[in-house]
Amino acid sequence: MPSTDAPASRQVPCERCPLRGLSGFRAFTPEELAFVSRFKRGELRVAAGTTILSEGNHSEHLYTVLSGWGFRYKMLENGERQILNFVMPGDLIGLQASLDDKMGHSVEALSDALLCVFERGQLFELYRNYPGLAFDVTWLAAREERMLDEHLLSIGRRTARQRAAYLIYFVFSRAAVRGMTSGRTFRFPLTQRHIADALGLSLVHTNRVLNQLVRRQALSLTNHVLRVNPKVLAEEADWEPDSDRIRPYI
Amino acid sequence: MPSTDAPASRQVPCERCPLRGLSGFRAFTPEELAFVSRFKRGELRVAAGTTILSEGNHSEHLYTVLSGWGFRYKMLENGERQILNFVMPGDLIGLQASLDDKMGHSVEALSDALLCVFERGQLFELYRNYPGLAFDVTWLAAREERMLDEHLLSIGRRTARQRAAYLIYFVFSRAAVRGMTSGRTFRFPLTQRHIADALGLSLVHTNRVLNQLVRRQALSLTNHVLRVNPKVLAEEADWEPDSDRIRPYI
DNA sequence: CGGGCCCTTGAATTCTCTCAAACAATGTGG
DNA sequence: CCACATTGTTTGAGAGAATTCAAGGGCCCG
Repeated sequence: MPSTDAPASRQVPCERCPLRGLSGFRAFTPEELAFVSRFKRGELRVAAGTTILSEGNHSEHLYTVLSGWGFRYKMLENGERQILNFVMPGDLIGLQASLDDKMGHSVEALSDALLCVFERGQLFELYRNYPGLAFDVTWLAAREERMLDEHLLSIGRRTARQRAAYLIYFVFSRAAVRGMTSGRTFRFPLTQRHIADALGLSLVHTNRVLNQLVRRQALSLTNHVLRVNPKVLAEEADWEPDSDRIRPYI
Repeated sequence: MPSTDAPASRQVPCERCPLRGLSGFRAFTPEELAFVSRFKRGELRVAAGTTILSEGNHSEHLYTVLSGWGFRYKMLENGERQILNFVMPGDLIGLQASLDDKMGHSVEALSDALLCVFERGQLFELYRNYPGLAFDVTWLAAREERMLDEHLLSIGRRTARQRAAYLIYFVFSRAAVRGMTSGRTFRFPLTQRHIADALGLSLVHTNRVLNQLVRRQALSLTNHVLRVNPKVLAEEADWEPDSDRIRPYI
């Protein structure tokens, strides 16, 4: 089903990577840049809705998201879906399949997206010769873990309204770091179905709770444009984003 | 509050590490063993209930659990606690504080435990000189992520009874790999409060749901000795443990 | 124009929580 | 060794939260 073996053309040289220059992202040393450039096998352009990786499958590739949104998810036998996290530019996906051999989750593109393609087999070379980059890969994994911890706390112990406020604020904060926001506004590609599946709530209840937040002026959402009120969201959610520090990517 | 700076005595040489020889754990090469041996700064013995690491704090150390149980958790302002995962022998804790600088969660000992102490500062040396071990650290981080994904699916989309069945079976499976079980029986140090906090349920409801599972012959629990019925648990939970493959540790 | 997807609202039901109380097991100091 | 405090488990009853079922409306696209 995933068309992950589509022709991987090479258009964006690493030197002109759209992620470079984002203020929150760390710069490579020239040697690292050269290696990553060699490590990169090409690009993969996927349309919204494409399954990029599927649970249970093996994958020869790992990817860094250059642009666009996606989400990681798992499903129950009965078809219930849980969205584990959203995937945004700079995120590395498919690492699990490279270390172990099976994906434990699936990844679907939420918008059209551009991925940087790497090969599983080369990962060890990265570890052997570029300890700084290896460290970065671990850093990325640890950061994903941190986000999951946060989500677990949210789903396990926050009320429905708090969860919704947290999620919106969380996503907004991540978008802001990536320069995807303008002021308190940004293009928000999720449907309420996605939000419900990320919050572990039903679609109906998600809708009600979201509207409560609108009524409380925490946010507004029209035509997939989201406007947030950080102060109110922080209050509703009992959560503050990480004071953002510089971060690596591969 | 944590007495993490207690005298770190050195009693168990890595050559006789209690984790070596566990069938699920990979063997070191002689060079790796020598390095890890040097990397190890000592041991820390903590009593049940000790806070080993606290959220928001910085830690100079990371630890591998040699024996005993613990749990990672986060709390809300109002005191609600969410247990993120249980920590068992072979697990590495404190990596977050070594990569970033603040712990995003706390870790508490659930039983008396013995920890192997490493120093944050040496981690980069490990990455520089022992790519195989660096790979292992990443593997451990990715495996934690995999477990969290599983928990998230559980809390978000399973019913209370399913969640409880999943958790019990999950913990049992992990114990089994570590040789802590005998047949379908093992010493189970959690109270229902811990289970409730891991499931995101109230204590009262956790009790009821657990008793439903007892009535359905999925498990029995007396005097902290748990007996499981894997078939029934798997059915109740809609979950099977990973077919366990060989795993690394540091 | 019709079909499909998304959002919204109402009503009834089910699940889970809180409050309250009692009992069991364990440990401590007198 | 007993009295008492503490911690953990169990059960009932009522309240509250979230779900399911149902239906209508808006919007986009073929």
